[in-house]
Amino acid sequence: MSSDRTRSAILAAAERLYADRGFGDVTLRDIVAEANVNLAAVNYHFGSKDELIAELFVTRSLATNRERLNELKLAEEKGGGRAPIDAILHALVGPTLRGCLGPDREGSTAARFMIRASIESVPPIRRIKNREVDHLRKFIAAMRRAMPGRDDAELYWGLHFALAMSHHTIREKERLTRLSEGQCDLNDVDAIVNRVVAVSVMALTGGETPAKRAPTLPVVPHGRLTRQDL
Amino acid sequence: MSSDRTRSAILAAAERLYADRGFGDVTLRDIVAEANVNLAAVNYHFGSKDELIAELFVTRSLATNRERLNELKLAEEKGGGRAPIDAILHALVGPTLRGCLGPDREGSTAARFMIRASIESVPPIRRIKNREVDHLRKFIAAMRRAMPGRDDAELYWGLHFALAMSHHTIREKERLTRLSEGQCDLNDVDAIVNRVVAVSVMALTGGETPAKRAPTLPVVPHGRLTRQDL
DNA sequence: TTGCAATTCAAACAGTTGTATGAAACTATC
DNA sequence: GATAGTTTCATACAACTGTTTGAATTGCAA
Repeated sequence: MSSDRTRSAILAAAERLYADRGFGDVTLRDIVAEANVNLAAVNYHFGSKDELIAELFVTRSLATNRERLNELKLAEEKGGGRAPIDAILHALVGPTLRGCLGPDREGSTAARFMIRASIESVPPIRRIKNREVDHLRKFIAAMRRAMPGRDDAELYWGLHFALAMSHHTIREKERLTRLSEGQCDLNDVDAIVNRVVAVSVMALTGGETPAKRAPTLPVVPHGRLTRQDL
Repeated sequence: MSSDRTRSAILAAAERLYADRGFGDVTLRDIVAEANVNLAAVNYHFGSKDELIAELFVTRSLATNRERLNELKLAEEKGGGRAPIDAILHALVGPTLRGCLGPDREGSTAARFMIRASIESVPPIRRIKNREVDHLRKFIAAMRRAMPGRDDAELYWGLHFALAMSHHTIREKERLTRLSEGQCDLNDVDAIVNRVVAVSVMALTGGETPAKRAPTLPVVPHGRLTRQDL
């Protein structure tokens, strides 16, 4: 039972190192040194390096997805089962952007880790991302309710572009800052979320006006994963 | 002088293998086996594995950038030094999308390689991508001419979103196909280009109407690089 | 042909990696 | 306090990596 100390020490150290130096540069020996733990502990507790990375990523992904669905549910309840399109998109891109952007705060290690996971795509993470389809379908369903007339393909493109803008902003935030010489404020997360939502809504409607929103959820520490495949 | 045979055999084999199996899975031994060449030849001709990857990527990037600037120049000449915003964005995203999407054709190895480079970000490629800023500034300048009143930050965001949509479409084309169950046609490249341009223009103007276009340039084989740093 | 440089080759090097092993140290239960 | 199960530990393993070496071969000019 005291093994949880070792387990979480490994998880924390691994997340910190991966966040700072990327997956390619960090070895198991780096991790166990940072965690003050024996080398064999990783394989004992996680089975393999890839499973460790997967667990790290699944935990954070689950948290984001939970946030998303929560925000979506709230919006649908407020609209009597039918959320407006901008609220749906807000629920989709808000949690990710809020999680990965913004000034350093408590959960910044998790945030930086997720940015890494987005930039350096490694096999175990790619495998998990491929299972995200079911999750996204829930948003397509909500969008279908919000825009009953629309062709399904249009909805898919709209969701795709919304994710494109939010992920690309996360991936390339340094480059955009440098390119714009600081004129694009990457710290005002709410403004970015609204901007992405606004453009996505335009992509879906062909040109109208959006609205605003902005809740938050606490950062989740790493617990033990049981039967959660994302 | 006959060494060019070895050199280009290595380049071709490496591009093919990287395109098919990704950077993480392909070793120098795989490459020289595929190229029917001695192991030491890679270091002899390129210096190191990273320099080989860099040369591969620089060649393809240069081709794309040339296409982009060419299309931009054409559009500006046609408009008497001032190209319309949709033509500028078309010149920006068209070559990349055309190069990486669409049905298999002659240059599909190069295309698949560039998709890999976009998905699996490795150090030598990342280093080169960071130098792309100067190239993009030329498009910002053109956009400034096309929309004199606009705030600079708005132009940067518009360009950023245009790249976001085109790159994300390339990166996630399989996922979008699967998510939409084939309802999003990823083979009609021109339609995709127009769609990305249209949304980008809306992002920049706040909602209006775009236009159409669609030239093409030949695929460039791998020659010897001299003083081209992208 | 001779001489010289460029290229190819087989072999080995040096380092790192994730993983496995088996003994030791712990912990909790009876 | 003996026992059984879990966890830790030092160490070794085996495989693979990119790179280097120095000798052989080739191509070309004089």
